[in-house]
Amino acid sequence: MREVAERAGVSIATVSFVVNNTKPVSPATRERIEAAMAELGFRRNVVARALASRRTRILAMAYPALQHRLGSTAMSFVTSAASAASEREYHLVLWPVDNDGVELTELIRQGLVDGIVLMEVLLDDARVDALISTGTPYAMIGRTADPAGLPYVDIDFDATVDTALDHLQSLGHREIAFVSERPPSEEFRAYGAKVRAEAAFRGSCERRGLEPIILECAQNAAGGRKAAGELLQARPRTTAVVIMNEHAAFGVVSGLARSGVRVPEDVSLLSVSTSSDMGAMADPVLTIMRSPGIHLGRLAVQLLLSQLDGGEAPSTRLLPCELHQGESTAPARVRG
Amino acid sequence: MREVAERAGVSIATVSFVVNNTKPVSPATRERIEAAMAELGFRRNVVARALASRRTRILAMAYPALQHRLGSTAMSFVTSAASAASEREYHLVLWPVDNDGVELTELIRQGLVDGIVLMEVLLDDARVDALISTGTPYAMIGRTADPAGLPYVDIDFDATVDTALDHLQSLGHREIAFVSERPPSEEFRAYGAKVRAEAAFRGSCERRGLEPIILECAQNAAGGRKAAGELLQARPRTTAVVIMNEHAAFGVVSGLARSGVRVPEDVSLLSVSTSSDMGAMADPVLTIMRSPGIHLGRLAVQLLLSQLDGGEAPSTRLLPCELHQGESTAPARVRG
DNA sequence: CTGAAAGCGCTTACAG
DNA sequence: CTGAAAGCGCTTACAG
Repeated sequence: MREVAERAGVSIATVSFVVNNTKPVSPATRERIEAAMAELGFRRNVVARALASRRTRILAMAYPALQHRLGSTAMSFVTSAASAASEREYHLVLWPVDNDGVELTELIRQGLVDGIVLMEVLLDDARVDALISTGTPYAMIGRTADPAGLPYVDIDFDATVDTALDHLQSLGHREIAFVSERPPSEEFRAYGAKVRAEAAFRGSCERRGLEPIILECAQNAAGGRKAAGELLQARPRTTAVVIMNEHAAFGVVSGLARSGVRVPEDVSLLSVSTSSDMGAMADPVLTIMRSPGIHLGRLAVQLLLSQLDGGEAPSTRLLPCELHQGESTAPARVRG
Repeated sequence: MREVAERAGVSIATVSFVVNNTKPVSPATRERIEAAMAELGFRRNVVARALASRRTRILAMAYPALQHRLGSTAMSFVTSAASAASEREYHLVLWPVDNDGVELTELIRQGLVDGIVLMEVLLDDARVDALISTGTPYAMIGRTADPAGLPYVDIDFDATVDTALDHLQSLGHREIAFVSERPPSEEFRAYGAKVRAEAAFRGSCERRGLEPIILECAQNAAGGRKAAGELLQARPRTTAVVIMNEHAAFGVVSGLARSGVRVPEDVSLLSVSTSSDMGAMADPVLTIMRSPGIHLGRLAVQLLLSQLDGGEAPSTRLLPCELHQGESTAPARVRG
């Protein structure tokens, strides 16, 4: 920057003004400075800028990588958040942290990031406490038990489950099961998405006069197979399954097949909060409700930056998953 | 840090020495300083340290997110690299960059990162040129056409393919096909992993007196289904398939099934360079050769840090995938 | 073993 | 519209 200033015959302050566009500079001076920058191939050192301005323009997306697998569905949150950040001249990096808030506190106090986007929020989340007590700007994707007043965006599970049941009921299904994730550890029992989706399913069934049944299974094909077996045992008349456990969905299909139950001829399967990519991997291609990750990642960054730079906070907080018809749902058939 | 120094009655220089353990400090002084740090909850500001030391201790893992999907297999490189970095007190962040080297050059010149780990290397890769011409420390996972003298680690495709063919031949298979990825765009035709794996297959077949056939398909289930159809058309006597295209593997199974060909009874399927997670999603569970991502991520970071901090460079550069028997390979059966 | 001081490359009141 | 100067919070020769 000093070199640029010398070459353009101005002070480094003036160079800084044009680089950041922070103060009016006469067109002539600006032109000389820009020419000098181009000739020298100048890039401002972001570390020095960060120290002087006390802003690093780095946002961390805190992801509990050890506890959650980062599949294509989760990645859509990350990539959309990253591109939203980049439009506002921020960097967004994916930062693996533990759930207990210790690593997150470390990260914050190092002064490397200006704000945090939090994923996979628990109903009672130590990381949120850490964020609040340190006064760190943040935005959640997901929410705690009582998120009133907190900055969050999330999937609208009530609307999502309602749409799912509308779809299945319109196909004539009345015996509908819900399969969710078995928490990998005890603390995950209070994983917000799971709890809210199950509650939404119970509520929606009640309003419709349906008898809800909810199963849990591990997040892999073996879990899905096992769940399929349990379901046929517990509710042999089931004609449709809503599953919010994308890694187990394949297993449900093959588990049913092993008992001679075909999808969708005998049982319809609707995979909720997932991606088209995941749905397309299965055979039959799954009917899915696509996670609004692309939008929520962006909204979360907007929400965070509204605190950092004072823009306006987005008014939308909740977004439903969207139905995409595949081959795994079909009209109900009366079964023995 | 000034506060800590005051409280301990020393200069900030001395505090710095104990924080970084860079110079001998008397036990008594050290104790006072550590006490003061604990009381004040001191964390050194990494931005200031970076500016003063001209080292940010941040490593970027450059990933062409737009061109490659970041599945669980690729994530194993990232997480192992991140933990290796963390052991040496570096941060590793995942940085999406284009293949053309422009974004990477930008990133480098901002001075935010000390070094780069490059993934998904092309045979002729503009990013490598950018790295070399700017003198940036880096390590490749994968390699260019002529990587002699360049810092890389990679999968040993020759050994991997040989093991795959050993496995299948020992089961009596002699008509073996190879399915690889169809490049999403023209520039990816020269994607190193694909080219090397195909060449290894051809070479190994030749040495064994087998007639190689190689198909390409898109990286999804539909692609796999299509490839299965094409294969049955082109080589109906095929009894085994080696596939290096994990997202299409499910599709091959179901594509074969649609033509009445069962896996593994009629055709064996071996999915190469993938993860157990992916293999377990299929039914039957796939026999796989597991990507050595966990080791290569770590080796890449060691290789990079040997340039940065002068440790010793790892001598291992190439690692094969490891065979894990699943349910998708079985003895060959003579077919019509 | 410890300290005073320069300096990392910028930003930002403040003055003009 | 432009500049001189302080300062961001550390590290690191250098001197003692």
